[in-house]
Amino acid sequence: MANIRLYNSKTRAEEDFVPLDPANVRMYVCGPTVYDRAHIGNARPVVVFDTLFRLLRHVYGERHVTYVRNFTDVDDKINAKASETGRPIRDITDETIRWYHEDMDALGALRPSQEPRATEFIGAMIGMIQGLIDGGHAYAAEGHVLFDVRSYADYGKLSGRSIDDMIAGARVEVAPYKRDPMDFVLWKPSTDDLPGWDSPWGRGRPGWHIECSAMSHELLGESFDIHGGGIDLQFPHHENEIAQSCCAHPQGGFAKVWMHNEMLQVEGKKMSKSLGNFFTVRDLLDQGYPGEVIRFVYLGTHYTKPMDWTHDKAMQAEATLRKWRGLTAGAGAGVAAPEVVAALSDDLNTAGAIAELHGLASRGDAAGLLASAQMLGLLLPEMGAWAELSFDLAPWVNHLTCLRAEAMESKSFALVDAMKAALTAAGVEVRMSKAGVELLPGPGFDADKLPVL
RNA sequence: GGCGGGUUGGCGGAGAGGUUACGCAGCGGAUUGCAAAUCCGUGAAGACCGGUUCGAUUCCGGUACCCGCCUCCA
Repeated sequence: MANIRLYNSKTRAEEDFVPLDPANVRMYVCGPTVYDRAHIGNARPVVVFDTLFRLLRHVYGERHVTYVRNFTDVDDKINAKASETGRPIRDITDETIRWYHEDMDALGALRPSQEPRATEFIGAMIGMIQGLIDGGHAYAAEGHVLFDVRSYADYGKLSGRSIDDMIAGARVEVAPYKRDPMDFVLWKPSTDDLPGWDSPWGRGRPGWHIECSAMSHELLGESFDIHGGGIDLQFPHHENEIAQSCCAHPQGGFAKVWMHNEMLQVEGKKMSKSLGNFFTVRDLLDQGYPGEVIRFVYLGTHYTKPMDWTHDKAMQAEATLRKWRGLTAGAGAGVAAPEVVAALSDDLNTAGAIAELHGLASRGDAAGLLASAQMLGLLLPEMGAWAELSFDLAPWVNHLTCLRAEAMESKSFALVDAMKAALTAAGVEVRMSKAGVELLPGPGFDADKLPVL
């Protein structure tokens, strides 16, 4: 069995991955707040942890891995959108979830084993909050329930900060009902126009962090193997999750390994609406970047490093995938190459794994390449439509073949060269050899620009 | 102010204390009517200053610069 090593943010060290139960490896990843299309930064953890999911399934067996990723469908951004548009909240969240599935499917991400919605676990959250109050870790005040950070000695351990340092940074909301400025909301009151649920503290709604603690507990238990998400969630979200879960279930270990992916940039700059470089996954798909190409670009950078999305990378990725698809066409998937599994097992070294794929390709091992690439979620049959020969170029092949035969006789190649130039201008790759003429639609293929015969 | 990350050849991007990363681009050759594709070959690196070591791009310390988080955020 491959020895998987993972960098654990909690211990700040790379560790051998030893599952609590090899028959049921459990992973929880923080999912999206469903109020709008996922942007390309949102997609990075999806691809990263999908790749880990695939590796775990490969190593422990498909039926022995449970992957939970939540939908946050109660949130003030959703409420804001509902009041702006006048649409019911459930319409907005259902539609956004549908979009999310479409977009992430396009990136070749497997659906997690379970995708709980926060609103389906309100009861579990209320129970957990009550338990925290009973245990002396939380208190009710003015319709709110707050977590008492001073009651948890290890608060700040994950993100490497002390409560006092954070207060010195002083950008926390100082509310009169808080015992400590760092105390965070577990439950907050709802006015009549906002979604709310009855609770011991009145009608209200949960704070942001409690849902992940409650849902991971319900679905994975009080101890599980891996918890993932973006590095920006490390504080405060994950810190707060740990505090809640460990105080509510002190006998459990909560998540053993914490994994955080770094952020994404666009053409060297932080993605932001004001810079005009803000893209949703749907934007890129609509611009013609195939999902498989996007995925390949993502996998080219190790997940712990900032990743830069550039058009140039996408072009290279497309060329490579086109080449590999050609190489593996008609081949049956063999066995995933051990070097590829080893690279992935080394803290998910996807860039190293891709280098190994290049090696398999250059050795002409189509079966190994196909199986190995598929372990990375690449070269899957359902993702290959973009690379299919979607247009029948046979008439142009015949025409060019004839022109060429005549030119060989007359030694005058002007017509052949003109035809070739016209085809190239339409994005067709022209290959002529002794064996004959071959025409392949290239990256910029445009059937409308084909020369008229 | 606090915490964390980064700096590798023209570009992207990995591993390893000493031996070729890899891809793209470049260059030379084979091939081609010319090209393309393909194949063969090839040059090119480790921000800066110290330290440890027989030997460091790889370990340690410092400097500079860049970035992220500390507020909703993947």
